[in-house]
Amino acid sequence: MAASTLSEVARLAGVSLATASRVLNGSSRKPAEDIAERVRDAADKLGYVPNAQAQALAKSSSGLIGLVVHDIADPYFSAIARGVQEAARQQNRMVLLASTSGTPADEKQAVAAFAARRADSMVIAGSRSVREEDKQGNAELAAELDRYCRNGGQVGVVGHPVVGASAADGYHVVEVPNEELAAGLAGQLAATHDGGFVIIAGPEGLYTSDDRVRGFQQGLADAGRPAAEVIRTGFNRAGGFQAGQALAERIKGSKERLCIFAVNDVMAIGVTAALRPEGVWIPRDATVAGFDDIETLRDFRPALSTVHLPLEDIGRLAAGDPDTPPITGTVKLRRSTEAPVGPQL
Amino acid sequence: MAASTLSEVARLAGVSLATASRVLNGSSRKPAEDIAERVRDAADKLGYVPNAQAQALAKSSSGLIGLVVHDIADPYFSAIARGVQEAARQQNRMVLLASTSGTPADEKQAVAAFAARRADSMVIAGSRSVREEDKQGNAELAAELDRYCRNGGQVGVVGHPVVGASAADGYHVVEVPNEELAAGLAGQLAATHDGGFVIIAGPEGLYTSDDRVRGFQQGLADAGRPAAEVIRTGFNRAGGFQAGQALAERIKGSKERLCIFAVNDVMAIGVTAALRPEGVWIPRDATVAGFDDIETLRDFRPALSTVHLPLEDIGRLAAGDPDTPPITGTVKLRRSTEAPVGPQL
DNA sequence: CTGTTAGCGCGTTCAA
DNA sequence: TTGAACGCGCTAACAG
Repeated sequence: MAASTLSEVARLAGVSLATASRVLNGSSRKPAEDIAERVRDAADKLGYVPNAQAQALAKSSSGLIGLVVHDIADPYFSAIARGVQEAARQQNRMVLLASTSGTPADEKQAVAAFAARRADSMVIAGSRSVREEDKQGNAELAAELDRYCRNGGQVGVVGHPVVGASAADGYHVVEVPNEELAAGLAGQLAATHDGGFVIIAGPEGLYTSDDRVRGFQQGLADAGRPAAEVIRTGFNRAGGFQAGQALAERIKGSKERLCIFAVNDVMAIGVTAALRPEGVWIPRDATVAGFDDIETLRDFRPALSTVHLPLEDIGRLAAGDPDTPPITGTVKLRRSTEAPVGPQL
Repeated sequence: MAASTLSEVARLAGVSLATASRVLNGSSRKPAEDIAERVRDAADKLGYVPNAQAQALAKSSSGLIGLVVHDIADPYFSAIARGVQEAARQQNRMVLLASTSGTPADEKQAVAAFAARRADSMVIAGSRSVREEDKQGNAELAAELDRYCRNGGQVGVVGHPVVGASAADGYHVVEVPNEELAAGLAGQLAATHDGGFVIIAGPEGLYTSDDRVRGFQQGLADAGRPAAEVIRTGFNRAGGFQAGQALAERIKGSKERLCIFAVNDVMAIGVTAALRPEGVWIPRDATVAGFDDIETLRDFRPALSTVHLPLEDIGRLAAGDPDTPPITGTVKLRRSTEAPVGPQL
C-alpha cells in the first residue's frame, strides 16, 4: 500500500492536479479559499505526503545538502556537523551524511553520490593532504567536484582547498587561520615557559597539521626561541598516546620541563594519558597544549590549554549561511600549561 | 549547464534509452559487450551521473535511511550515528540526518520530511518521554510513524517505543537493558560502598532516566540497602553541574561519604566539575558513577565508573543490520568509585 | 482563477 | 537482444 498521490487528492477534492498542487505546495498564486479548504481536507483524509523526489525532479532542486566527514563520532566533526545542520534547518533543507575513512578516494565516492542525488550544495570537512599516496585520489576528487560545480553545485570546503581543484564558481573555502593562531599560542606559551618545546604533529602532508606546526615554529622564532623538535605520529588520540609514551622516558631522564604542543586536542589528551601512568604529571613535570577546544574535553583535568575554534560557525559558514561571522580563533591558556606553582584550581 | 542525462548518453552512443539504462544501471539482462562499451564510453565522455531522484521515482525506492537525533554533537548520539552510518554503507544507502530540539513535535516534522523523501527506513534515537507537555506531540509523532509504516517504511527506535505507536509492521525497537544494568551497577557499588546513595536523574517521565533510576533502586534493595534519594535535573551536563552545586554543601557539612549515581556520563561529569571547585574530591570525599561509557570521556580523571553501552551496535541494529549481536551492556568500575585508599592510578 | 498538457530523468513492460 | 512507449508524482507553462 503505497502513499497516496497528489492526483488522488485532486480527484477526491474534485479539482484538477494543478489546483491541488497550488494549494498544498508553495505556489505564488493562491486559489480561492473555499476550494483550497476542500483540497486540504482531502489531503488530510488521505494522509497525503508530497513526494519530495518527484518535486525535486520537477523543480530540479532537491533541497539536500551533503556533508562529508571522516568520522561523525569524532567530536571535531560532530561539532561542525551541528553547524551544518543548523544552517540547513534555516534554509529549509536536509542534510545528507557521508562518513568516509578519510581517503580522497572514499571522499570522491561520497561526492559522486551527493551529485547523483542532486544535492544543492555540499560541505567537505576533514584535513586535505598532499601525501604521495593520495595523489591520484585527490585528482579524482578534484575532478568530481569540478564537474559538480560546473553543473551548478555549491561546495564549501573546511580549511584548505581540495588539492588540484580549480577555483570554479560555487566553490568556496572556509579559511581557518591555523597558522596565525598557532603562532599566537606559541607566543603566549613562550612568555611564561623557559624550557624547550616539542611538537606532536600528524603525518607530513596533512595541511591542517603542517600549518599548525609552521605557525607554532614561527611564533617561537618571533619570541626569540629555537625551533621545536617535531614528532610525527597519527592525527588522533592513538597517535598522541604513542608519542606520549616515547616522550615519557626522556622527560623522566632530564631535569628540563618540556612544553608539548599537540596539533589537536585529542592528540593532546592522548599524550597526557600516556604520560600519567609513567608518573609524569602535567603541568608539574611538563606542560601540554592542544588545538580546537573540543567541548566534550573541557572538563578534562588538568584543563587543557588550546586554541578555541568556533566549529559550529565553521560548519554554518561552509553550509553557506550568510550571517555567520568570519572565523577567528582564540588562544585559551589553562591549567595544563601553568607555571610550576600555579593556583591549585 | 545541467548535468547530462541518460538520453544524451544514449544518443551519443547511438542506442536507445532502454539499452543505455541496462548498461549503466544495474539490470539483470546484460546487453552485448561491444554495445555496452560504447555506452560506457559515451557516459564517460559526457560525465554522466545518474539522477538518483529519478531512479528513486521510477523504482519507488530511494536508498535513503533517515536518522533522528536530539543533537548530533552530543557524543552519545554521534556514536549511534556512526553505527547507523556503517550499516547504511553496507546496505549501499545514504543517511539523511535530522537534529531536533528533542521535542516530539520537532521529531514529527523530521519524520514527515523523511517520509516525503521516501526514505526506505529510519532510525529514531533519543529518549522517549511521557511528560504531559509532550502528550500531543507524542500522539502526532506516533500517527506520523504509523502512516509511514503502513506505506511500507521501516522504523527502528532506540530504547523505547514511541509513546502510543501501535506495533505496526516494520516497526521495531532496539531494547537497551537500562534497568537490569543499572541494578547491576548498584549491586557492584553496594559491595564496596558503605555510605548512602544519591541519584541524579533527568526530568520525570523520561523513560531512559526513569528506567535507570528504577533499576538502581532495585539493585540497592536487592543488596539490602535503603532507597537512594533522587534529585531531578536536566538530562545533560548543565543539569549534572547544577545538582553537583546543590550537593556540595551537604557533602562538606557531613562526614558521610556519598555515592552519587548520575543517570548518564555527561551528567556525572557535570556533577564532578561542580564539586571540584568546592574542594570535594572524587573519590576521596564522595564517589561518582555514570552511564553510557562515552568514548571521549574515557580519559577523564578520575576515570568514571559507568555502564558500557555498545552505542555503535545500537545504531547498526536500529538501522536494520542483520548480523549485529543483541545489545548487552557491562558494568565498568573505575577510579571514581574506588575505596578511599585505592591505588593512585 | 482553474484545468490541460508537457515535461523532469529514469525503469520496465511490451513488441519487434 | 534491442527499441518504443508508458508511468513514477509532481511543477510549470500554457490555454480556457
